[in-house]
Amino acid sequence: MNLEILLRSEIQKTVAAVFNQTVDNLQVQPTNAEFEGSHTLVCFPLTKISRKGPEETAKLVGEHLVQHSGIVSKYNVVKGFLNLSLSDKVWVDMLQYIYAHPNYGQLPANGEEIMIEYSSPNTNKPLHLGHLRNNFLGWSVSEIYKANGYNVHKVQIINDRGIHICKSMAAWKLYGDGETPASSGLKGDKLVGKYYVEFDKAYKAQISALVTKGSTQEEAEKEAPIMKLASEMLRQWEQKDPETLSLWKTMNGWVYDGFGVTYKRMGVDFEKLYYESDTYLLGKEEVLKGVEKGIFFKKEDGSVWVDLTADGLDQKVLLRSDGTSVYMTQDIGTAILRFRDFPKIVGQVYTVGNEQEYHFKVLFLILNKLGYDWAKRCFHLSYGMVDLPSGKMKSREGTVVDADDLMDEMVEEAEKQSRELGKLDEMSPDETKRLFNMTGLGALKFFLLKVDPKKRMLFDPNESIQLQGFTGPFIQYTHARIRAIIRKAESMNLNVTVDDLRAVTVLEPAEREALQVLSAFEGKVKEAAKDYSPAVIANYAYELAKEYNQFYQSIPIFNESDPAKLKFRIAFSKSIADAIKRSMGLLGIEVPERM
RNA sequence: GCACUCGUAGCUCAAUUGAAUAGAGCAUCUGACUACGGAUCAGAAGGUUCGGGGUUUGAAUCCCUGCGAGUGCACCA
Repeated sequence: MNLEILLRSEIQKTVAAVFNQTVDNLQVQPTNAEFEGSHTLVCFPLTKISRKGPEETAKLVGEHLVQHSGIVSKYNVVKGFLNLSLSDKVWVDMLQYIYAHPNYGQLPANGEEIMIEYSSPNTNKPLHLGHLRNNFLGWSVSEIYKANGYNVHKVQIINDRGIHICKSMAAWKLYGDGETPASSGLKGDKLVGKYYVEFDKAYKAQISALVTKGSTQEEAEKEAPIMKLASEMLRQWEQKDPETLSLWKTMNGWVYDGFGVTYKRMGVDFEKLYYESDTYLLGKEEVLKGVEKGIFFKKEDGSVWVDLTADGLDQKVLLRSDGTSVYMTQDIGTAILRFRDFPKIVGQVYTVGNEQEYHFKVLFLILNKLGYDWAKRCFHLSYGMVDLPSGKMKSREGTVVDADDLMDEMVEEAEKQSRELGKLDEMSPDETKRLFNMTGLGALKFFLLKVDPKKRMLFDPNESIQLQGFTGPFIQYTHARIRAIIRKAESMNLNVTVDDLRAVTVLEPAEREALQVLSAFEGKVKEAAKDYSPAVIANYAYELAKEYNQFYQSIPIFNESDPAKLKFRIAFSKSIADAIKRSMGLLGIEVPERM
């Protein structure tokens, strides 16, 4: 049940009846607070077919709607804007429907499948703040698509191949002294990351030593022994040298274990993992086929290129002169493999930072040239960098904020705040621990998701955890308060059935307003999917919480003497709590019963 | 240098994709607790939407231009 769709169809009928013409694009929007009504039809575009002034046009439509639609009770016209009030019966029906469907906001299955890739980190460094935005975004967009009725496949590509992992391996071999996660007590990804840093330190030291001995900078970069070792290991890896492969497997295994712990904490998961070491060969095959078909071309040195100058881009290398593959080659292979594995998917979403926009533009063009028509349905969900208040965070400059550390800090801060306010008396230690995790992570997720993904953003940890304002904890708190009210109603044996709601015929303005917000959920779920933007949902969850607070302040629920109205308000409270819970769920945020 | 993205209140973000007087939160100021969770609510103040042109009934939004910030332009991933 969707009020807007219902209203649109009524307006469509009216326009057809009054002006003898049909219009596809009706502009229906929420009415501004200063005017009476809930929905507004913008009538300027209609003047073309009505051949009358905007006000006259609006008046004709409004009058006809009140007379014939059965759902519009009143209208007023301001300039070209037709403000419509729906009858209270419509709102009561709406609440009945929502109250009967605790899963309100979930659209019926549409039989379509979609694949969403996210996370996809390098295996040589631990996860950082940027990965948090990526993971929360990808996971949330997946949930939003599920809510739209899609069957969603969550995947990631693991960058397990290449010189970067060999650097960690080389450093570990030289200085590791057999250290393992078990022996050091370090998380696997942290341990491997440590040796990646070790490599860099040793490499730089060796370069400057060679330079003081008289080498040029360039020579030194090539001749540094540790770099030679890493390159040698890469060669051995490609030749499937057993010892190198075994070390590679071991160290990658450590990283995966470490990442696994972090993913679990973040609350994200994957249906299937793709590994570059498995897909780059397929990519290579496809590129060679493309050469035969004349889609790509070979230079004299043997390297393979694609010419995109006709598309306004430049030429791009696909295979090196020694025949080995590059990043693009692997991504071609991965994309094709995924459509083979999941032939029914209607498209693929890549959650990757905006610094790779050019790469994906090229990738989709190439796939298109290779004749894959699904290339049109691949989408790069591009997101901006996350800055911190204390200067900017850039992974290349080493001032990264570690994901595990940040999550720890958020939970600690949540605990500190909660204890200061001291309402935890009745909770067991287990419950409080769960609560702190909920609010700490909720604060983090909400703050990272409330901003339009495309935009670069500033993460303020202190602001994010506040219980006031546009934050996760504020919404969680509001939910807990509503649940307290419902518990009280239950203790008074006030159980409300759907039929009880029919008894109410006249609503308070505050109730109408709040029902209007509540009824917008389905529309928001659709909008969020269309824009690939959890921010739409975050804004909506906040709106629900705020609306309830206002309602609560203006209408004391238990002071009501009319039992029908009392029941109505309790049902309404419960429906709002459910909607908050569900919308926050789409962001991967749990809401507590009490806090 | 070329390409792409962005620039909105002191700060962090919105604006249903071209509509009404550009909205929220934080911070600041003023009010409301004998109550069901006041961790709330009501109100005030805060804007030349970076500058300048243009398109039209109408522009933060579209086009041109200047300034500022960021990112990308490897036989790296």
